[in-house]
Amino acid sequence: MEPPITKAGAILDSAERLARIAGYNGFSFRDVAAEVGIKSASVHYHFPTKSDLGAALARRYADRFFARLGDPSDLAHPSHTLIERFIAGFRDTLAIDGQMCLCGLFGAEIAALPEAVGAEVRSFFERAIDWLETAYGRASRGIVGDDTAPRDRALALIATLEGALILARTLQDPAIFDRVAASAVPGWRPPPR
Amino acid sequence: MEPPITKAGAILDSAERLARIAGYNGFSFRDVAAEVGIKSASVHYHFPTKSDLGAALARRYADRFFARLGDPSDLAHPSHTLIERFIAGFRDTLAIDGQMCLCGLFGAEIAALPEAVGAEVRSFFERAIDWLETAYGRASRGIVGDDTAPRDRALALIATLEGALILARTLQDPAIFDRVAASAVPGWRPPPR
DNA sequence: GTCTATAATTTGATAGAC
DNA sequence: GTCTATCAAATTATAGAC
Repeated sequence: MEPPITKAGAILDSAERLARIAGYNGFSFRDVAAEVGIKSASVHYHFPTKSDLGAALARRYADRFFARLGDPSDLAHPSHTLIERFIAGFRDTLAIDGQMCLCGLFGAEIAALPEAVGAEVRSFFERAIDWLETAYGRASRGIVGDDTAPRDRALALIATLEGALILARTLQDPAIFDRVAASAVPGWRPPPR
Repeated sequence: MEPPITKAGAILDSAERLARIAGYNGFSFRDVAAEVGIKSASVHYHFPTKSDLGAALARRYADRFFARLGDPSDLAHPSHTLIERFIAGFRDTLAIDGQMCLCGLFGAEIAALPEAVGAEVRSFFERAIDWLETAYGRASRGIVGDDTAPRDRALALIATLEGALILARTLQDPAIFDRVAASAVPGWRPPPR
């Protein structure tokens, strides 16, 4: 992660790291302030309420996630690499950040989130479904005999990858993510290096 | 859910319901006490610390889950029904309780849990993997061409079902669970009624 | 077993000086 | 923008009466 340019960016970086460990109710303005090196009152200046901060967290997380993925309609991306790009998005969460997907965690606690935060989390998953649906539409060389609709395949892959993060972290073995992904997507192999 | 017989049981019922909404950091002794109709000090009598309560919660959840599933080696269970029994275990969590899997949610926050709680959550997933591995070993009529190891198939199905709960709840559509399950397990159909 | 009372800390949030 | 100061409420937990 590049060093933050703005103070708001630094706050979001810190809050995201903490939220991805302990969830929405597991981090505080004081935790974030201490990490950033300011006081909690100053955090409130940038994000008036915790709901504001939580929503900004989820929105930025989603924007960054899909910016890295790129446009699935873009012909510059060979269609056969689209699915592995998507998987890599989740895999990096574990391999690089060593953390849970923010929206996966927030999604698990969705019923306890302020409405504004929940809306952003929902938006993340809707965008993910649309992205994958488009990707499956292009890479339409499905396995022979698999007549599952692209949208259902999208739902299933997203569910599997979120669950794979939970499993790999709980059992403290990142390789579990790769084994799950390989088992869910025939032909997929973990990237080298 | 049958009405609790003991006070400790009533406490666990209430705490489980709350924890499955908001996670480990999202419920308090006072919340639980208020639901049960006692004072928070009385909850401490039954469960001295929150870590004790959390661990008891996860352990009871796991015991109940696997008691309902039964022994996958038991020949009384036709092998072709084992996988759908397992799926039903997760599906009921949504269809009956309308809630997240307790250990799925706790697993997502694993790095923030007291060690004693994390150990119980880990145990839940290890038991789930063993159960499914045994089931896949018996129902060895895998799809032609699928040479995935039973243990990896187990990991993948558990991940998919946990993720399906997150997706279905976040997008507020229980049918999503069924579509994911059907897409992950060819031939599976949601139970009638 | 449950209560009252309370301790010690943390929480989200605000007022107002600089 | 950040600070000090502060608030009201909530948190986990304990002591001790009943």
